[in-house]
Amino acid sequence: MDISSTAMIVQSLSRAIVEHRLQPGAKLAEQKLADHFGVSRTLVRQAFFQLSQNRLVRMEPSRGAFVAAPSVEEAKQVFAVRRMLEIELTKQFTQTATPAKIKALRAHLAKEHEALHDQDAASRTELLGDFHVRMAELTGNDVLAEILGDLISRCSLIALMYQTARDAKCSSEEHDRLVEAIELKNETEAVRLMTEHLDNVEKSLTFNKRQPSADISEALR
Amino acid sequence: MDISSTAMIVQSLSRAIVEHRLQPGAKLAEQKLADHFGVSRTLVRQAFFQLSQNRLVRMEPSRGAFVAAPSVEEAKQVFAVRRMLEIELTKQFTQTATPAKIKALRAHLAKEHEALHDQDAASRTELLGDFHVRMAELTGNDVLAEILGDLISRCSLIALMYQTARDAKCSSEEHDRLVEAIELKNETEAVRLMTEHLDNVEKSLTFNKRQPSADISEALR
DNA sequence: TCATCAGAATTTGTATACAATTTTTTTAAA
DNA sequence: TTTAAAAAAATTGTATACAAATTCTGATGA
Repeated sequence: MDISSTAMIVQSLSRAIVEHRLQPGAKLAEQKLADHFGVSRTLVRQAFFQLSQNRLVRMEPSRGAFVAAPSVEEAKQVFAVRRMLEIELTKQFTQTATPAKIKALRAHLAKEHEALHDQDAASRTELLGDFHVRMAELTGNDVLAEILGDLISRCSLIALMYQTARDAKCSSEEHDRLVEAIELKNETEAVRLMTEHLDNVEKSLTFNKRQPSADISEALR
Repeated sequence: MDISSTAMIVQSLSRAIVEHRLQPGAKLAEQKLADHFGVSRTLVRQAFFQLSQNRLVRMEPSRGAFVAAPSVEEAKQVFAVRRMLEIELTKQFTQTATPAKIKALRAHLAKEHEALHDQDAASRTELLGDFHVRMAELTGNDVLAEILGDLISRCSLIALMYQTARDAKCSSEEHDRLVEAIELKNETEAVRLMTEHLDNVEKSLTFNKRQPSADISEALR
C-alpha cells in the first residue's frame, strides 16, 4: 500500500483528533507538525486543507489551523443526518442480508468483544464506529459508507472524551442485538434497535471530559 | 465577503466541473491553472487537495489531478444516498413547514421560473440543485444542507451534459407540485412526489453528451 | 495594579527552486 | 511502416525563501 506523505499526515492527524489525543480547539502549528513528521510545512498545509473539508480541522485566515470544536447544535445535526441514513440502511440491510453478510458482521462483532477486554480505548472506539461503516459496505454502497465514516469521525470529535469502558460494552451489546434482529429478518425490531442505539450514543456524548495532552508531539506519539 | 485565494480557486474549479465546462477525466495541469489564476502552483495544489475530498477531482500519484469521472455504479450510489436523505427531509419539512418557510421556498421557485426563460443553462442547473439544498437549510439542519450540496455537485458531474431546457422545465414543475403538497401538509403525497422527482432526475442523466471545450483557459472563462 | 503601545519574535501565506518522475520526441533497428 | 530505446522536455512532489500578518514581550504611563 503506497500511501503519499500528505495522505499519511491526514490519517495520523485524523486519528489523533478522533481519538481525542488532540483537544477540540487546539492550535495546529504548521512548523511543529512539520518537524514532528519530518517534512516541510507544504505537506502539513495540504493535509490541513483536506481535513478542513472533513470538518475535523477549522482554518482561520492568517491565524492558522485548529482542531474543530463543533457546537452542540452541530452535533445534533450530525446525529440527525446519521439517523436518516442509518435507519434506512438498517431496513435495506435487513431486507437484503445473506448468510455471508451476516457472518461478516458477526466477525466484526467478535473483534469488538475482544477489544472490550484490552484497555486500548482508541481501538475500542474505532471498532464501534467501524461496525456502522461495515454495515454500509456490506450493502454495497461505498458512497454511503464513506459519508457515514466522515459523520462518525465528526461524532467522535464531538464526544469530549473516550467512551468509558462501560459505554463501550453497552454499545457493543446493542450491536449484538441488532445483528440478531437482522438475522431473524425482523425489520421493525432492527430499526427500533438502531434508533435506540443512536439515541444512546448521542446521549453518551457531551459528558465526562478528561485533559488531553497539551504537547502535540506527545499526542501524535 | 473576504474569500481566500485558494477558496476562490476551489469555487471557480467546482463551478467549471459541475457546469461541465471541464470534461470528466480532463487533465488539470497545475502550471496552466496557476497561470490562468495568476498565482503559483502552491495554491492550485491546495485547491486540488480540497476538491479531491469532495470527489470532484481525482489525484493520481506522480501523474497529477484530473476531473473526476464517476462510474455508473458510483452514480447510482450517490442517488441512493440522496433518496435516503431527501425522503426523510421531505417528511420533516412537511411536518414542520411554517408559512414563512413555504414562502421562502416559493421565492426560490420564482427564481427557477425566471431562469427557464433565459438561455443560461448553467444558472438553471444551479438553481434546480439549490432548491434541494434550500429545503434542507429551511429545516435548520446546515450539516444536512452541506452534505446534500456535495452530493448534488457529484450528481451534476455525473450528468454528461447540461440538462436540456425541457428537462429543466420538468424538474421545475416537479418542484412546484412538491411545494403544493407540502403546503397542504400532505406528507404521503410530498414523499411520493420527491421520490418520483429523484427518479426522473436520475433517469435524465447519463444521456446526451456534447463536446466540452478542450482548452482549460477558455473553459474557465 | 492594570492598560496600552512599540518593537521583537513567531507564524502564516505565497512564490520560487530543484530533484524525481512521467510524458513526449527523436533516433535507430527490424 | 512499425516498434523499441534513448534523449529531451515537461510535470509533479517537496523544500526553502521571503513578505505580510499575528502574537508575544516589556516598557511606559495612568
